[in-house]
Amino acid sequence: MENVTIRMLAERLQLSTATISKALSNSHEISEETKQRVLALAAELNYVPNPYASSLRKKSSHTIAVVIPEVADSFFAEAINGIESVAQEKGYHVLIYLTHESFGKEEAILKDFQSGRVDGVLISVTTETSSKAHGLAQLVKEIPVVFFDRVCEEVTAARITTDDANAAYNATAHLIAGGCRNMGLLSASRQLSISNRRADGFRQALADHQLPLTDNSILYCSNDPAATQQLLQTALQQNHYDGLIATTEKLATAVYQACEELSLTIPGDVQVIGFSNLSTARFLQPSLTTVSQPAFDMGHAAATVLFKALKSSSFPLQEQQQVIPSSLIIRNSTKSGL
Amino acid sequence: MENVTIRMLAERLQLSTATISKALSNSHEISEETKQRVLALAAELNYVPNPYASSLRKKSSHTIAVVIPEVADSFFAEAINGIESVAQEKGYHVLIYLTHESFGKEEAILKDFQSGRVDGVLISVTTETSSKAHGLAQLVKEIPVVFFDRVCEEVTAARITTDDANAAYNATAHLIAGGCRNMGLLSASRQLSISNRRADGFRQALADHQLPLTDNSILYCSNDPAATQQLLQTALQQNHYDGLIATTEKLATAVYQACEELSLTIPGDVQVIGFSNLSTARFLQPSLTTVSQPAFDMGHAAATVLFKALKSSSFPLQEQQQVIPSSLIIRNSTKSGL
DNA sequence: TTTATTTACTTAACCGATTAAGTAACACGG
DNA sequence: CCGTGTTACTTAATCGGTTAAGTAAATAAA
Repeated sequence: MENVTIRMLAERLQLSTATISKALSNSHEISEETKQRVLALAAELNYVPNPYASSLRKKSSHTIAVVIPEVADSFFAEAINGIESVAQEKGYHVLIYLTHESFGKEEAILKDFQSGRVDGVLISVTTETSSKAHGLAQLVKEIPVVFFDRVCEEVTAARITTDDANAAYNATAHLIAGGCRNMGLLSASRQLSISNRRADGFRQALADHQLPLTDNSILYCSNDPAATQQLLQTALQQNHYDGLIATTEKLATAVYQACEELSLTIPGDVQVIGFSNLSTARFLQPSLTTVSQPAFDMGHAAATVLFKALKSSSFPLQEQQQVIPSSLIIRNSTKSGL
Repeated sequence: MENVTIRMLAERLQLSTATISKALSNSHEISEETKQRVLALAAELNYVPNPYASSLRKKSSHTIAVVIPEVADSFFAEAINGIESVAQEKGYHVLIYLTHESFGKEEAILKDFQSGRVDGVLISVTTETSSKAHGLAQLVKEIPVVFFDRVCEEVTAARITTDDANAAYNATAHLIAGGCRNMGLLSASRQLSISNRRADGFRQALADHQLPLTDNSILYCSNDPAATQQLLQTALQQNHYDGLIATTEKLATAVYQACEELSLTIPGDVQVIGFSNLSTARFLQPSLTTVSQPAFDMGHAAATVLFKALKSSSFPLQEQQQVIPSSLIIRNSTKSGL
């Protein structure tokens, strides 16, 4: 059975392809009766329009791209959920690309978007993405782009973020209230804006409480789990931290593992706070105090803003800057101030 | 700046579009010198071919679809990871669709694929998908389809699964060895093949150990977390299970929650095994004994098989039936047989 | 009654790349 | 010197919708 095309419908009904096309798009130029006949035959033959023919002509694909570092992270998984919910509602298709934190891959992916493959892009940049992000800067000029969570500060574009500095400040203050005096912040990147904002909040909290910032206060971890584990264990042994803030989900579990290996108790020896959306955080041993980011909402908001721009080209997309607050959920990996 | 097309390259070089096209695809019909000139200009003007023009003409999109119930589940997240790794290597694009366990949504999504939007489909069906899956049966006749994990048994197609019956049997046997005599299996669906296979393994293990199968042995949970929680708590109070097997990740955490609410200790009052790929399983309170599925490998295998079919139409895709074993990882939510 | 307008179509160009078929120029074997 | 190949292109059709422009007939306005 051949694929059913608009031409086949036209021949069967003795009409032109133009009439069929217009009937299917419910054009006012077509009589009600003809529309019914077209619709009936289309249903009967199970006609499904070829999206590529349409995209080619209309220069719009009804497709968006989501570019993220990884998917096996509850933040990104939930964000995709939020994005997809909006896309499905609007009848858009979602292409997904994983960069695995590689700037090179990210650039290659973005370059492809210059082809018109997608109408818009939602992106959370890699830990390696920096000011030399030429592909990004270029892309933003060509199609609507929305950054979510991990933005590239050098590029002017819509941004959906959370209050990273604040969240880190509050987390740090909570540790201090719980008695910590020698804290470490585990960071995933020196370049990433959210990492830097979180570090800012951390530093500010230390300063506000007259605590010193040392070379050991901020630990930059790599994307390699084994190396990170090594780094963590060494650092824990040398510096005797009494509190740690893990700024990514993977780092949070890495801390649990390191403490287990070194037989350090949480929160007895080290108090721990993780930036994480793990639904299992409350069931961890001990239950993990988290900075919980509004992942679904951020994805939803990012997609919503993007679709506004796709609908109306006059929508001032680049000015959209939403900050959705994170919340500190206190559990048993930290001591409440007494 | 306009989009650069093949025609623009042709005009600048005083060649026909055909020559450009062939030069770019490294055709033997084109002289080495011309190829170099074309490539150089293409690079200079940052030419990126329009994928839709190409797809329309070639009737292939270099795009595959992944249809799954949800993404915020470590099994599916890891499976996507496996799929994407293969797709990226092959230069394919990945469209993602979430069904949220709705059969209606699934059918609508699959119908769209009749348009030629994608060259192949990787799917894990919903808990509602049953024998009346007409869209699926239809689709399999038209384009390459690979089921992974959740297959539709009524439809003949390639399948990448894990040894569900075996895994459930072993899990059950482990509980029995740990002293359980009144076990419950939490199932996500009456129709889903993997659920039924797991139930089969559970029943077989009971039979082999002369333990009775009652109406309470298998609990069918819905997709609604609140309802599931209610069901679980009621069942736990009424039936005094000494062992539970949660056949999905969400159900595993639901059990932890229910036990917490009812002040039941794990594994003292109830021993628990979860089908899950949670990286945090080992850090849960208590650490969770899991049936760990090879999620990444299954995704990788499914994509690999699909691409073989896409490369060679003579590849006997429908005969591909891989079973990748799951493993039982024993932790502290169960008692080792003593 | 004549002109203007509306209705319901059709014709044909178009989106941008691919490819079957055609051609001119040149080489080569007999 | 002729026929056959080979090389390196070009021409034009094609994929399947979309849409600007055109048209014939019916209806309304003048």
